[in-house]
Amino acid sequence: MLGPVNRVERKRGRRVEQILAVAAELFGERGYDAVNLEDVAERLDVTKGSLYYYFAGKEQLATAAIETLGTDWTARLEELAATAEGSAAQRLRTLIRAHVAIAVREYPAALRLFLVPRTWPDALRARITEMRRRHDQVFRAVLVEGLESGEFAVVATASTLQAMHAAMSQAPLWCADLPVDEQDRAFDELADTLMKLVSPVP
Amino acid sequence: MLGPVNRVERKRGRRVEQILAVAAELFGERGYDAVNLEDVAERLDVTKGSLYYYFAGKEQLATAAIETLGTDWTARLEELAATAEGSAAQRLRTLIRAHVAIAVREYPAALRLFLVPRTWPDALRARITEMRRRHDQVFRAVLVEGLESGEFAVVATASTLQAMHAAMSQAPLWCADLPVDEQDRAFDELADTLMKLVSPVP
Amino acid sequence: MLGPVNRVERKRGRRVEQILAVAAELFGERGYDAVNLEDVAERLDVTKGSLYYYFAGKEQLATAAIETLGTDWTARLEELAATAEGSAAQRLRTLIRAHVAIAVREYPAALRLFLVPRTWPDALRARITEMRRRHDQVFRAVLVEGLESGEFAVVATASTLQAMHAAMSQAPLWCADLPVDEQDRAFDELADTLMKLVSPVP
Amino acid sequence: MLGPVNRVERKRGRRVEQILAVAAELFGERGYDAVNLEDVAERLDVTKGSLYYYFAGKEQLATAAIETLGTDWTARLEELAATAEGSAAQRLRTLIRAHVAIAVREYPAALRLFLVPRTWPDALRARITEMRRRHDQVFRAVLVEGLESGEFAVVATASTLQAMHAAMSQAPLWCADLPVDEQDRAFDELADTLMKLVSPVP
DNA sequence: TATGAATGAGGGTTCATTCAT
DNA sequence: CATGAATGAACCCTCATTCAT
Repeated sequence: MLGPVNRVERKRGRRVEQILAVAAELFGERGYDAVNLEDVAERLDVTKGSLYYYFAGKEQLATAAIETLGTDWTARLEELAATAEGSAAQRLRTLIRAHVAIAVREYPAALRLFLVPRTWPDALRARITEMRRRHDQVFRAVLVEGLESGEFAVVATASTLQAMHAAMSQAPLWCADLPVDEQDRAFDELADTLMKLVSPVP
Repeated sequence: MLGPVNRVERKRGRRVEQILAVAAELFGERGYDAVNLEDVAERLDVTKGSLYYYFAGKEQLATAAIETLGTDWTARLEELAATAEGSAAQRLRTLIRAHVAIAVREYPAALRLFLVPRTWPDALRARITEMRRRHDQVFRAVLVEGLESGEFAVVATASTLQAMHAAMSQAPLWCADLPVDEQDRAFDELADTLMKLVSPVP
Repeated sequence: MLGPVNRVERKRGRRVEQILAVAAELFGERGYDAVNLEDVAERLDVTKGSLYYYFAGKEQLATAAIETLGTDWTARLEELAATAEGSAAQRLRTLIRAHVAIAVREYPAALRLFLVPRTWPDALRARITEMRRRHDQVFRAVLVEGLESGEFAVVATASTLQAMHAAMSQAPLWCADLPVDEQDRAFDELADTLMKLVSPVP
Repeated sequence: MLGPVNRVERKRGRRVEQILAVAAELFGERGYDAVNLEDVAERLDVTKGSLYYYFAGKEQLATAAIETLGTDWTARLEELAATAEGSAAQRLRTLIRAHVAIAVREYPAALRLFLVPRTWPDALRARITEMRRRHDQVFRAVLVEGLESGEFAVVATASTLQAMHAAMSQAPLWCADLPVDEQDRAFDELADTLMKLVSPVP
């Protein structure tokens, strides 16, 4: 997988990235139906028609945008999981905080994504599900580790992960309008709260 | 507040209910934008225009549908909270199970409602928020009671309720396609898992 | 032309008159297109469908309404022309005043009628034109009489009548919102002004 | 206020003008309600939707069309008033003839405009009233001048101007279908007739 | 590459009309 | 006689998509 070979392709690549960034933001914010290409184009100071030079249609644009968003997000979580140190509990907490922070600050968008609503076109649903699965995987690994070492205790792995994810995904709803420092406190609080889900009971 | 007084009004009332049932289902399933009146009408074996005999427009139809759904749901939770017996823990667990069961079995719709997305028209957002607030109130009351009696321990009331609600709301995503008996098991599991959020730590 | 023969027919006749009165008012006020049968029905405390018991459709209702209005108006002008006394000038002035007063106070409606717009359905246009023709006839008779007696002098009969009619028809635009006594003064003024059109020049 | 700066803008400007011309004609002819965008589009050999590329909606299209029509018309009358020579009577007559000619030949449309009916949307009514006011102003100026110089005598300025305007506005009704040379004669006749309104009486 | 222009399908809404009761 | 209910055509408007330049 070689990168762009010449100046022209590099330029095109940069343009595509700009478009995807804008698209990711809008699709995340409003959901697939509520976004119109006119808006996407306007934010890029381009005309609607120009988008078709880079993407075959609205669906493809949305797919690519979410792919980008998802890949970045996943990569950061995986990186974090790989590099974080300390006990399983410490690492799980780190992951939760990071995930929430990304969700609230960078992709408030994501709210709609993790709901996998029937509103998204089929092609997109698959990608969204896949992204969700990979995120889940990161958390699951740490959870299992903590369970095996006896550090954690859960009722059931599945429902625990689901509850965690649900709470993290919806965080933008509660925190979006808070000032930054209060957001930080809210993240901590939520992380501590969710850690109870895995705490060994007396 | 008197009910319908004669046969004609009762009949109209029934029709309105039929329409609202269909509308609630569709709006809940797909969200406001993705629903078109054609579909609503078709499910009722009627033409689009006929809906305007009962409702002033799409927004009013959606508002009424959600209002109905919300009122019923809220009433049942409040009734349950008022009549349930046992310790705070037992009652909280009962509420959780009931809420999830309603969400999954009767209003899978509701998924989108509790997200309060910017996609809903303003008038609707207000109603949805209000409904959400009332649900929250039911759970909060039991939670506070358990805390005061020392039965529960939480990191923070707010984040605990948020996490609970998030998990319950998203339950339809995981359980919708399960056979009934497995659903029941899933509900139990989720309830047990969420109870950990309030469990006193050693 | 016999009247209604029994109680039933008389009752029907009265109902028809009520409907026509309301319809004439509305059609006159708003024009054919802007009137909807719902409004007509509502003012009569009836449902839309009921109108169809008395009239075959919107067009027929409008036609009858205008017919009624026109017949009444014409009759009064003709009556006035027949009974008024004095010189041709005095009688012309009386007609003008009466016509304007009726237009402003009873059929502000008529504004749109005398414009014979292409907006009215064909069948209606014919009636409107006919009504206009009969009104014109009343004025023309007096005008010709005054001309023959040497009392009047005009550039041309046709344009004089046209200008008169135009001014009289539009009077509701200027006078509609005036208090009654000022309206009377305005009528006098307009009549005097229009009389100049036939005044013998020095 | 600079004009279009480049070829593209000029082209767009021309297209807009074409559309406005067609729109002005139709709106004038039929009134706001009776015009549908389908018709406007069809006359331009375009589809309905295309109009929205140039105008935000029906109302805006109508507004622009009337604005254009009114501005042009007003400008010509004002120009004529400024440049015409001779006595007040000669100039008034010139204005009358010109106004009628424009009304009949170029904007038979205008019939409905000068009626300012309640049918027009509010935004449009304001523009129409304003246009009417400016036209009136042109005539009033010459009238007042003639009155001050003793050349004219009127019963009242207001009703005289109203009658004049009414007659001129309705001229298209009588003349529209005449051959050109007869139209010219009709204009002369009407002008002469209306001049009697200001003639000094013996 | 990018744009301006145009398209056509679809959605919300209105309303005259019909009809069983 | 009158009503409630339903219909279907027509209208305004939006928007993804196409395409010549």
